[in-house]
Amino acid sequence: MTKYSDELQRAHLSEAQEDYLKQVLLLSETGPVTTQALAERMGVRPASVTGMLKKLASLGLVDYAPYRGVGLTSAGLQVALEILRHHRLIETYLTKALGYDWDEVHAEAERLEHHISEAFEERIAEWLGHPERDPHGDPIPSPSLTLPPDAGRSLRACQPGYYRLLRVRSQDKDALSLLARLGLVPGARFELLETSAAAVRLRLSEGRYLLPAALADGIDVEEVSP
Amino acid sequence: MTKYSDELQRAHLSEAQEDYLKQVLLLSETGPVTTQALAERMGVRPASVTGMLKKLASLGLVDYAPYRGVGLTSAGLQVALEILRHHRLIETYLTKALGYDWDEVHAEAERLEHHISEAFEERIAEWLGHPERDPHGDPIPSPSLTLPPDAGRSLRACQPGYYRLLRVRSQDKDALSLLARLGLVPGARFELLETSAAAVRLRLSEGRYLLPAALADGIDVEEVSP
DNA sequence: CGCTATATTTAGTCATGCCTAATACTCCTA
DNA sequence: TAGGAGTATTAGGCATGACTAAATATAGCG
Repeated sequence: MTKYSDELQRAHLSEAQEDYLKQVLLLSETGPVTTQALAERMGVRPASVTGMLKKLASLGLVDYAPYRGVGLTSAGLQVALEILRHHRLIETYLTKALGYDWDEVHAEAERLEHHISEAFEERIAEWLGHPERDPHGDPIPSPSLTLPPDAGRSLRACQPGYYRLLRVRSQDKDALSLLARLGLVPGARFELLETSAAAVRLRLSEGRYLLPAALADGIDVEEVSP
Repeated sequence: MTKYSDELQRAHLSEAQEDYLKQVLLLSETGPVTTQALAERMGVRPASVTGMLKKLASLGLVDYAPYRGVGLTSAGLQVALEILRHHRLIETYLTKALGYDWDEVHAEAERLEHHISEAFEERIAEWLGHPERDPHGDPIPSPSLTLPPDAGRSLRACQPGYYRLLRVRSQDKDALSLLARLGLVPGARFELLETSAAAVRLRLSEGRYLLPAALADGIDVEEVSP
C-alpha cells in the first residue's frame, strides 16, 4: 500500500465507511469484532454490515474472512485513528473553547469528525496545546497517529484505598451528567471505601456515594497516596 | 405549512437538498434562477437539477414550474437562511477564533454548515458577540432568520472620491488573497482616482493600485468624507 | 410567423448504503 | 457425532442523487 494509493482512498471514503472503520477499531480494543457487535454500534442490521465489510475489504482497509470476523489493515487503522483523533480533539475543543459540558460533546463530535480539514485539526490541536487526552480521559491519537499507552485500571477491580480518576469510558449522556454532578471527572481524587458485586462505595471531598457496578465498570483509575 | 411539518422536514433534509436551497437563495439575489445557473453553481448537470427541483417542490420548499425557473417558498427560504447563517457564522468564527485567513474559510464553512447543531451555532454567535457581517462583509441572517439590509454600491459604478470598503463578493481564493495583500478588506478606506471600462485606479495609505474591472465589480463601498 | 439555437425536461442507468427474507455456517450440547 | 440455537451471509429491493442520451419547449431572428 503506497502513500499514493493511501491518499487516493482517503479522498474517496464516505462518512459511513469512516464510521465503520472507527467502530472496528473501538470494538477491537475489547475483544474480537463480530458482525453483530458492529451492527449494534452502527445502528444497522447485520446484513448491512456484511455488505460494507466486503466493500472495505476490497479497498484494502480491513481483513475480512466470512464467518471469521474482521480486523483493520494498516491502511484501515490509519483512517480509523485519524477519525478518532478528529473526534477526541473536537470534544476537547468544544469543552475548552466553547464551554460545552462533557455530556454534550459526543453527539456534536460524531458528526463533525468527518467534515473537518487537516488545517482545522491542526489549528484546534495548536489552540489546545496538543492534548493527549480528551475530557473523558480517552487518549487522543498523535498527529502521526499513534495512541498514547493506556494507563490505569477499572475501578471495579480495585481494593479500598485512595485513587485518582483517569478515564470514563461511558458515553451515555445521563451517566456522564450524573458523574459530572458528583465531581467524578478525570483528575478527581477520592477514597474507595468498599467494593461488592453490585456496587462500590466511595468518598469525595464533597460527600459519600454508592456507585452501581455498571458505572464503576467504565471508570479507570490509578492509585495515589492518601 | 405548519410549524410542525416545518420541523419534520428540517430533520430529514439532506446535505444536497440544503445546498440547492442555499444556491437558489444566492442566485435569486442577482436575477431569475435558471436550471443552468443552478447546475453550474452545484457542479452538476442540468438534468440532475431538474430532478432535485421536482423533489424540493414536492416537499413544499420551492415553487417550480417546468421551463419557468424556481423560487423559494417561505419554508424553503427559512432553510436557506439557516444554512447561510451557519456558513457565515462559521467563516467569521474561523477567522476570529482560529486565525484563518479570509481566503481559507469558504471551503471549510461549505462543509461544516450542514453538520453543526443549533447549540453550536448559538455558542459561536455568542462568542463572536452576534456579528451582523462575516469577514467578507456579507450579511449574516439573524437568529430569527432575517437578513440585514444591503448597504453600499459597486465600486465599479462610483465616481472618483473617498470610500470605505464594505463587502467583497468574490469567493475566489486567489482574488481574496490578492485583495488581502493590498489591504482591501472590509473597513479599509481609500481614494478612487479614476475609473474606466477595463479598470479602476485607487490609492490606499500604502500605495496606488490599478484594479481590473472584474475585481472592482464584486466590491461594494460607501462614500466617506476625505 | 415559422425556424433554429439554446435551454430544459424525460427516460433510463449506476453506485451507495440501507432494508427484509431466506439460506448457510459454527459451535455447543446431548 | 448429529441436531439446534444463534450468528452470518446471500439474494433481492428501495431511495438518493448523480450521469448520458434523446426528446421537447422557449425565445430570438429573419
